Amino acid sequence: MTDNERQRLAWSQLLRTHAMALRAIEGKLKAAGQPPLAWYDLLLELERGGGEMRIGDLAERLVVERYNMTRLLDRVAGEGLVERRPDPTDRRGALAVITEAGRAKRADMWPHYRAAIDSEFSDALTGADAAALTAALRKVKARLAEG
Amino acid sequence: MTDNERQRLAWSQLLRTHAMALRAIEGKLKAAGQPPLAWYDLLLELERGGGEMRIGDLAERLVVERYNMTRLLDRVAGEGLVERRPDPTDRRGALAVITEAGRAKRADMWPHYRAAIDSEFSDALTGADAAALTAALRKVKARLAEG
DNA sequence: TTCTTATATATGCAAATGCAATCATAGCAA
DNA sequence: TTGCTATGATTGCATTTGCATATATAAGAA
Repeated sequence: MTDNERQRLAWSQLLRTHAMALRAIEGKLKAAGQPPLAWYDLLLELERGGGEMRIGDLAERLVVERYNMTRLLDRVAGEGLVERRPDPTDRRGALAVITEAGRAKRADMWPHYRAAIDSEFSDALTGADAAALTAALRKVKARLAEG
Repeated sequence: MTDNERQRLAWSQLLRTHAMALRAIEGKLKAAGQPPLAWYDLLLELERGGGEMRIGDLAERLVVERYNMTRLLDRVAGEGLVERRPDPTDRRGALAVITEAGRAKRADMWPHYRAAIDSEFSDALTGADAAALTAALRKVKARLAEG
């Protein structure tokens, strides 16, 4: 097999494995009565960003289109988990701010999400596998981020 | 870092890298006036399956929900790239059959898709990276396929 | 300042997806 | 055979996403 073939095979595996794992994990979250993955990612990113972040920055971090981030925030704010606040440094902008309820919700979700990741994904891999996976994916991500 | 942390980090990288790469590659296909990736995958899978395949089998292979495969086939058949045929061995079932136009379309798409994969994904990886990626993803897929 | 262009967010409408049926046929047990 | 349950495919309806545009503000040029 040539390197080109190896690389394209990796891409194909990435597509399929992503789809299968996501289906399994979202399914477990839903079965446990939890919100979708995107909500967790959003809340976690906000916590990591000190509780608030600009909408466009959030979208970029989470690799979601801006207009979809607008609407994801609409939904999550509808449950009181985040609030919008005008950005004092740029009147065009808006900050998404996590609420106390949002922090609590993320904490609630974590055990379910962790269990799902572990059983559907982590348990299939050794630590070395995981490290190799991360290293390779980082290279791709780095290239795409410049691109 | 513990193994658990390594594994969860790999999951997180998988999610983000998948989203970025898919966005870039779909964008290039669209810019080249080509249909979405899902059409390519569908046509390729049909060619590999000898030109025809049961709808449910196709859905399973491509990791798409059945009802979404029904509708993907509606769209692709609307362009004359596949046809539906009753399954002679099971009157509930239907076969998706690739047409000559479908084979031609897949061949047309390939150079664009290949260029996109190569520049957005493959070029970031050595052959060894790609092999390691594939090996790790296969393990995950194998677990998900039983589970 | 005024004009032009760029950026940040939001929105109307179309297309795609998810969910919960529905319909037809298979397969198997009584 | 009849009846019951399972399977394959589809469809109506709600939700989500993508695309094109709109609105407000910023930033820089004339």
